[in-house]
Amino acid sequence: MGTRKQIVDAANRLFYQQGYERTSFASIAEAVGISRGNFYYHFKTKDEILEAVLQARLGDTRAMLAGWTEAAATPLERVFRFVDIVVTNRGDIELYGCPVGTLTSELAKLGHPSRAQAVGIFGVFRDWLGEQFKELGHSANADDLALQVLAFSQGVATLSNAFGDRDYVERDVRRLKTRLMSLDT
Amino acid sequence: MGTRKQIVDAANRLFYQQGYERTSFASIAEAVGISRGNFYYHFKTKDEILEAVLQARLGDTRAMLAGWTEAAATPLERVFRFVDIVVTNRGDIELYGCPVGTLTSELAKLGHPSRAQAVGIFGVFRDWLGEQFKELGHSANADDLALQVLAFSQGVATLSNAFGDRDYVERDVRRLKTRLMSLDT
DNA sequence: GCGACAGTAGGACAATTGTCCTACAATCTC
DNA sequence: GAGATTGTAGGACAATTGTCCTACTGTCGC
Repeated sequence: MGTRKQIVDAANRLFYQQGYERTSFASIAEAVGISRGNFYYHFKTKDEILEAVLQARLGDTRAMLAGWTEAAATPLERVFRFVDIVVTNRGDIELYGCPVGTLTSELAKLGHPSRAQAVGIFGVFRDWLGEQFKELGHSANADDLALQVLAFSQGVATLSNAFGDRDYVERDVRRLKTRLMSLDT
Repeated sequence: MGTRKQIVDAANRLFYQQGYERTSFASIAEAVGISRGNFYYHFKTKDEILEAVLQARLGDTRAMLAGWTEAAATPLERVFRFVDIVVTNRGDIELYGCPVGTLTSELAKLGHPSRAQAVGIFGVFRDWLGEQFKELGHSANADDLALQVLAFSQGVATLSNAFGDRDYVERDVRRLKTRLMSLDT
């Protein structure tokens, strides 16, 4: 595997687990197993790595959603896949929170120029969810419903990270699904 | 005002606006207008400041909730006060997110020993909300309802920070209030 | 074989980090 | 007023930060 991709992958993981500010050039280089000097050959600044990571995440997100669009037959099932993230990834979420939400708020605090790109990942989810609700026949408030589902997953992820209460998470997921099913009539 | 309190206040604000990791001794000292050396007289380590800040936040939170308990006549009104936070503090939330949620997740990523104390602030809100739902006659699922309301505010705060969409925030607040009112019958 | 070039290693660089020490100023006690 | 205590200033300290440079190794086309 190309060194550049290895760097992006390691940075992606470390940014998620430790935060952007905390993660240093040295720790990324160590994780990949290359020298700090070589690092500079691939990325001039830390911001450049962040941009590459955000680009990768954007691509991964799009690919994941495209996969769901294909794999799940109905729009409701697709939304359910999204809602289930907090259960599927509960292990990581309990430890590090939601990758999108935590990075977005960290970049907001840092006043980082790439903040908009991080918000863009939220935007991809938002648009995709909106599409599903449109297909469900809720064109008028599709975006509003998308935001509600997005907010749900962010709220549950934050509490999951804080309390680690798996019963609550599953309870709330089931509750939202029930609400969404009553929408599909 | 005592220097120590000034330090805690400045650190509290800076931890919120810039994050814990980003905020340095130097920037706190500069904000207060004292020398870095004097700083050491009041707090030996950065962790000590964090602990003092968390203690202060815990006290502030308890005082605020006690005030609401007195000021608002019904438990439903009290819960509404909480829900309204995302509207009342929208300016700060759009810029820096929720003070509790963002600090908790940052400390989680850092693996910081004070993480539990930060989660404790969430716990104070959780318990207080649970009390209100008990008074509302929902003893059986009071804590579950408390978690739902907590998750709501975290979700809306995260999206408010990401998108800055005030219409959505107000819409969702009104929506939750309607749901809560139907609970009070 | 040779020159060009992508990739890597190691380390220099100034700046900043958290931590800690010593010396001075102010205030209080007796 | 003398002495002790509390508070403050300024700077030293090693470690780490992001950034950048130079020298070496391998591989390629010719």
